[in-house]
Formats: sequence, C-alpha cells, structure tokens
Amino acid sequence: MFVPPGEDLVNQWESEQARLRLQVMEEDTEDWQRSPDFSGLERVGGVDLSFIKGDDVNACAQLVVLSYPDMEVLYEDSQMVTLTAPYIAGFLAFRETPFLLEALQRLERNQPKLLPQVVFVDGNGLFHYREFGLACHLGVLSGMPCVGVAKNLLQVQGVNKSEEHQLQISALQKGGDSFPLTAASGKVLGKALRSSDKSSKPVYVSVGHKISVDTAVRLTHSCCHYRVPEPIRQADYRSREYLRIHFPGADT
DNA sequence: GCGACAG
DNA sequence: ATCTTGTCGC
Repeated sequence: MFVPPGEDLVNQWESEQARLRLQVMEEDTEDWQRSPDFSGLERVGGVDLSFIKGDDVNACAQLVVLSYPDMEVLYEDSQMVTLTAPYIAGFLAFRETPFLLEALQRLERNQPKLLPQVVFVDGNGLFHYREFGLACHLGVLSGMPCVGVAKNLLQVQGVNKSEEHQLQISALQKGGDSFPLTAASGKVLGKALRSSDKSSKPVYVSVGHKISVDTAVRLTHSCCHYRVPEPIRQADYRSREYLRIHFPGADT
C-alpha cells in the first residue's frame, strides 16, 4: 500500500538538499587524512538501520565505533526507532538521517571521548542525482567527516551499467584498484573500488563530508577485511543480531 | 507498457 | 531493507 508522497513534499525535500549541498566540504580537512598511513586516526564509526521482514516502519538504528587500524569494537549502540518517511530513491536521507544523527548525539553526550573521527555510511554521498546522498546529509548535519559506501550502483548523471562499465570492473585486478565514476559534466562523483582481493564485485565510494574522494577510497580499502568495510559490516551484523534477540520469529 | 529504483 | 539452503570452489 504505497501512498505516493505529495509532489509538494518532494519539492520541499529537493530544495532542502540543494540548500544543504552548498555546505558539503569535498576536501581533506583533518591532519590524519594527509598521512600516508593515516597516523593520528584512532577511531572509525559505522552506521546502519535494519528492519524486521514484514515491517518497514520499525527498525534498529545502529552505531558502532571501531579502533583503527585494529578494527576492534570500542562502542556499540542499538536503538529501536519508528520511521515516518517512506523510502524513495534519491531521498533516503529523509528516512534515515534523523535516527543516525540521534545515535551520534547520544554518544557525544555519554562518552564524547569515543566519538569517531570519520563515519562510514551505508549509501551514497556525492554519487547521487543531486550530489547530496545520505552520507552528505549526515555529514553536514553532524559536522563530521563521512564516507559513503554503496553496495549497488545507482545509475545517475550518465553513469550506467554499460558494457564499458562491466569492462572497467573486470579490469580491477586486486584489492585497492579502482576507477572513477564520472558524471556527464566531467565531475568525478565517486569511485568503484575492489575492496579486497577476493571480492570481484566492487563497492561504490563517494565523498560524504570533510574528506576527498581519493582519501575516502584509500581509507575504505584500509578498513576492509571483506567486501564491505568493517565499520558498516559490524553495524549491519549487530543491528540484525539485536532484532533477532529482541524480536524472535516476528512476522510469520 | 517498460525499465529504474542507494537502503 | 527483506525473502533464504545449499552449494561450488579454494
């Protein structure tokens, strides 16, 4: 039962994205980002939302903070939340950002010393229809460096799953190899990254806030034990675990 | 009508 | 997002 959001609301959302887009910082702003081995970086965060199968309103919002470079879990927060906005491609942030932001604020209030220095977000940053995906939205509203990592390609601004794209993917030889996702305008919106030697399917990395594309790609690769960077993988795993324990056999 | 559609 | 066991390969 989909109730199409009024086009007036979508228009309002579009103008809000346009307004916040101006605040995105696409350059490295932190000292550790300039270091070849990221010395000075001690904590990386990951956020995600998980749902119970027959329910797209109640979800578990998750924030994890891992040590760098060891990837040991230093902090974990699981919180059941009630979503109000529907999922519409291009407007994912209006559905998820409020709860991810709340999780970051809880951490800042309770254990500020554990705040991460960068947050990995499950979704796109600048690689977006209007160059303002979830990672940018969370980055601007929180003021924290953010990196967007999507598991699937969003066909936008001329970037598509063409034969050429498939060829570029097959040309990625080893973990760390990447190729740019270039918009029709010529701007590099993000990069397809082979995150580990084993995974042939790339992840799509883009700038969220306060970090450059190349640094975002290099950092993402350095946080990958498997295809999905560890902070996001842990957030995903732990939020699902929370639902499994607190809502056993929900649905059927 | 057909294809696209981050999570 | 979620639906889901086994299976092929190293």
